[in-house]
Amino acid sequence: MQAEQTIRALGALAQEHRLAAFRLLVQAGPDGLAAGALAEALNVPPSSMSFHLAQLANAGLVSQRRQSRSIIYSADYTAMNVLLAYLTENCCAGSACGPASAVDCSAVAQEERTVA
Amino acid sequence: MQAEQTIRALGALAQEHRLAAFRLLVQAGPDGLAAGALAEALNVPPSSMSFHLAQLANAGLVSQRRQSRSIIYSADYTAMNVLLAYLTENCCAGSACGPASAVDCSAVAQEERTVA
DNA sequence: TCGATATTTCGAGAGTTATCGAATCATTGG
DNA sequence: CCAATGATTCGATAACTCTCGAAATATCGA
Repeated sequence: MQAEQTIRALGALAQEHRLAAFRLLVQAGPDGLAAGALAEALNVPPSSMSFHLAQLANAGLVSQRRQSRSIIYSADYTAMNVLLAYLTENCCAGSACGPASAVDCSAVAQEERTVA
Repeated sequence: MQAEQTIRALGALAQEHRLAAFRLLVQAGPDGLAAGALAEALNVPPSSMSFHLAQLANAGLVSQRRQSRSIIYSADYTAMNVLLAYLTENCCAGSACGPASAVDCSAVAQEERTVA
C-alpha cells in the first residue's frame, strides 16, 4: 500500500524543524550535513534535532552515514520523488498536471476556481 | 510565510482518513461529495469525518458549500498546486530530480531562499 | 409545525508527538 | 587508555490529535 508510505513522508515533513532541516539537506546536496550542523543552523538542541532526524530517516526521506565523529545526513531524492509522484497523481485525477512545473493542475479544475 | 501554509497542508494530508478523503474528492472533481458520502465511503462515523474535513478545510485544501441538507466538499486544486510547487522547488534544489517519476522538476532550479 | 435527514459541535478518554536535560555510546587524537 | 567531541537514547512533561457518542443545528417535505 503506497498510501501508508505517503502518510509517513507527509507526517515527517509536517513539522517546522523537520521541513526546515529537509530543505537544508536538499540544498546541501549529496554531501549532506552533520546532525550538529543542522541543530546549530536551526537553533534546536541536539537531542531534539536527533529526534526529528530519526523521524525523517524513518520516513525514508533522509539517509545517514557516519564520517568520523559526525553523522552526516543527506536528503533522499528518490523518496521525495515518490512522494511528489503520489501527490501529483492524486492531485490531478489522471488529467494533465504540467510535467514541467507541477503548477498547472488548475487547468483541470474547469471553472471551480474559488480564487483563494 | 509560505512554510507555515505548507506545514498545515502537509499535516492535513498526513492522516489515513484525510488523505483518502482528499483522494476521493480529487476524483470526484468540482461536483465534490457530501460529508455523509465520504463518511460512508471511508467507513468512518459522521462526527469523526466532520473533524477530518474541518482539518482539510482549515488547511485550505477543500472548500465546502451547502446543497440542501448536505454539505458538499470539493478539493481545492489551487491549494494543492501551491503545495506541490513548494515541495517541487524544495525537492529539486538545482540537481536533477529523479528520472522514472511522474514529476519532472527539470527547469525548477534553485530559486528558493525566500522563506522567512 | 413536526418529524426525518444531514452535519456539526461538544466533551471525555486514549494515544501520539514535541521538548530538552542528563546519561550514554562511538570515535578520535594524543 | 583517557579526555574531548559529536551524536543518540532515556525519561519526564506538556501539548496536541484522534475517536466517537450524545446533543445541538440546519434544512426539507408534508
